[in-house]
Amino acid sequence: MNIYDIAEKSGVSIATVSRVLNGSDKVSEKTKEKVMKVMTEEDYTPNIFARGLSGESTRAIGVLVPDISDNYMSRAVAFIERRLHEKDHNMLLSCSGFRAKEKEDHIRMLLEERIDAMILVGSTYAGSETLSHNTYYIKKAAEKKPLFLINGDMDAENIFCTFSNDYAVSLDLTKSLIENGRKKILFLTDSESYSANKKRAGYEQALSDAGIAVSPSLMCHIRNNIEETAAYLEELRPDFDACFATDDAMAVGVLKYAMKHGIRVPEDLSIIGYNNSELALATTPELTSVDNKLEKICDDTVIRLFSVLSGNSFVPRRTSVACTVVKRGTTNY
Amino acid sequence: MNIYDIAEKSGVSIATVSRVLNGSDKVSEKTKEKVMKVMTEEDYTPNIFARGLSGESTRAIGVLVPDISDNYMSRAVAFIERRLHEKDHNMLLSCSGFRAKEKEDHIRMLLEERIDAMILVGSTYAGSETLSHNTYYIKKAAEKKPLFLINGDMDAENIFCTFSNDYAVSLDLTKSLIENGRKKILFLTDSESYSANKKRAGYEQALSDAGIAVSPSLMCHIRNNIEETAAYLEELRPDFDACFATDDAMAVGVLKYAMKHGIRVPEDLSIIGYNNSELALATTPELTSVDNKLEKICDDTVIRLFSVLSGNSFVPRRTSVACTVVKRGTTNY
DNA sequence: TTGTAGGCGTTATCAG
DNA sequence: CTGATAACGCCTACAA
Repeated sequence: MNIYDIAEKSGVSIATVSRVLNGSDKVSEKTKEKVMKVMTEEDYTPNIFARGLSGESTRAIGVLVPDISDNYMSRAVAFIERRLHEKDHNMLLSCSGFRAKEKEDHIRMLLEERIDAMILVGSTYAGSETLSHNTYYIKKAAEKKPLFLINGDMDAENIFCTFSNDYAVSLDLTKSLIENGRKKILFLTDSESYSANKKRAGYEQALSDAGIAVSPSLMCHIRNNIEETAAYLEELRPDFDACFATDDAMAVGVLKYAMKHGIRVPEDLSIIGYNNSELALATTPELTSVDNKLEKICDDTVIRLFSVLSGNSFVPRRTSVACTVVKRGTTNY
Repeated sequence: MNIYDIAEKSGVSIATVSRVLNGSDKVSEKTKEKVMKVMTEEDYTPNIFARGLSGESTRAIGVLVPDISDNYMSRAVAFIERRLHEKDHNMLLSCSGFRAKEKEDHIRMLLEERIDAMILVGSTYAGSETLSHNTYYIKKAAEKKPLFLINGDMDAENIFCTFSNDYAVSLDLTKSLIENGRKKILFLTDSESYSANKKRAGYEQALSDAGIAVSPSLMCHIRNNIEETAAYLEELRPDFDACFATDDAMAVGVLKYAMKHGIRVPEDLSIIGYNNSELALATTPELTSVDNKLEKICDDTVIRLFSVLSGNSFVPRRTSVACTVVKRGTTNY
């Protein structure tokens, strides 16, 4: 069932059918009705490939995520999908994992699909300024289609970034812990990404501002996993009175370790997580966690995306969104 | 940059370029090399629309999910995406929500994209035998493309289903609770879906097998949310000694309620969740939960999908996968 | 207001 | 092994 069939059955030409299809106002009401009726009867849907071949827009946006089963990523994708669907766009989703080679591979595959633009979710794609060879392929991709980074920051043509102010909030909350009398603050992170680095910088700055030495033994790089974190502490047995984790699962691991050893939370140990996920509400006491305003970041990104696609050349390339700390039972400052 | 440009720069015809592109073996090694070199130099990627227009396959699979931010769904999508990518296929992801009209709308949009097949994740799409008008649009869609239901069951042409044996495992675990001396078993569910109904049926059967009356006041329909569940119990104050929840978040809500009121778990209250999500490991004690073998279900689905696409007409339409109970700290049977 | 015809970039089918 | 050419289904000047 194609445009020719519809044209024949309606007794008009394909041009007229095409006009009806695209809501042209240069069709008489009567003809339009007639054609629409046939289209409905025949359950006709235009061929997207033929359309894409002649027209420009594909009405599809590529979205790349390292791991969609991660709570943070899947929430981001949910927000993005909702906005795209509102604008009648489809989403091509790809999951790249965290390895550079795979990431590059997935980006290439997505670009082959002739998407209108691409959204990269997660700071793993941002690289860092010191490792520019890791971001070369991102800049290369941006030559073909506009790129939108969620929680990443790169200064390059055709790359648009939205990120949360992880540095400021990390600085603040570490300061609060210190003012609360905490001196041995464990810092747990699961990556070396752009946002992890900002969080670490805030943590270190707060310590040095307070004249506390930054102890390497209190800065751990582990996987963001409840059980692994608990097991890690079990082996390390660190001497600490507070913990700042860059993701909630690690913070929950710390809490479980504390409960097992009868360490009182928050009296003897303060714990702060990040991302304000459902995990933060699952524990008793509930977890204090940083809300990084994911929904706002995603909304902003999609708004700017359509702004760019509609030809606006004055779209800001970098936007920062303010995080907040949601205080719950694992802190008492 | 199109196939003509590449042909010209390589000094061959477009037919030859196309052959190289599609790995035909009827091209001399020398020609192939020459063409490949030009393609690399020019960073050429074939136009997917032109390809879709002439050829048959679109190399894209539509995946529909009610809510990608749900842990169960996002894990399913992660498993599916991995397998699809292995086979060099793309994934069009759409999130429909739970309302019939929206579901129908999203299915139509996906089909317009000329996908090769469609995967529907979650029993919300399965309807039930008694509400066949709710599944009419699904059967309609199956006339256009093969449909694959994950955790759904419908007997119709071109619809392939994979589901877990929720009835059997629910029957078993309720039986175990009864044998453990539990008599007032609270049943919590968040939907009227096909799989929820199977779970309820298993629960009721176990009770009646043991000569225990099924009490309507112990069967609650609430949202799958930690806080709402806890608040609900706070108001209801049910008299119960065990709980079987059809999703982990509700079970966690019950656990929090118990801890707040000093009810000992598992001594005075057994709790069993469903889906074996990360939440089950976040609590202390950890949650006993049903592992519904999601990865296996997804793998099976994708395998059968490619089998159908490759023209195999002897693909079984219905497959069942066995669940297991992962015993942890909230039960002691 | 409507119709005709050419083009979009592939793949596939024939001839050579 | 390689090349010419006809689909594929739609959009859009340009004509009528």
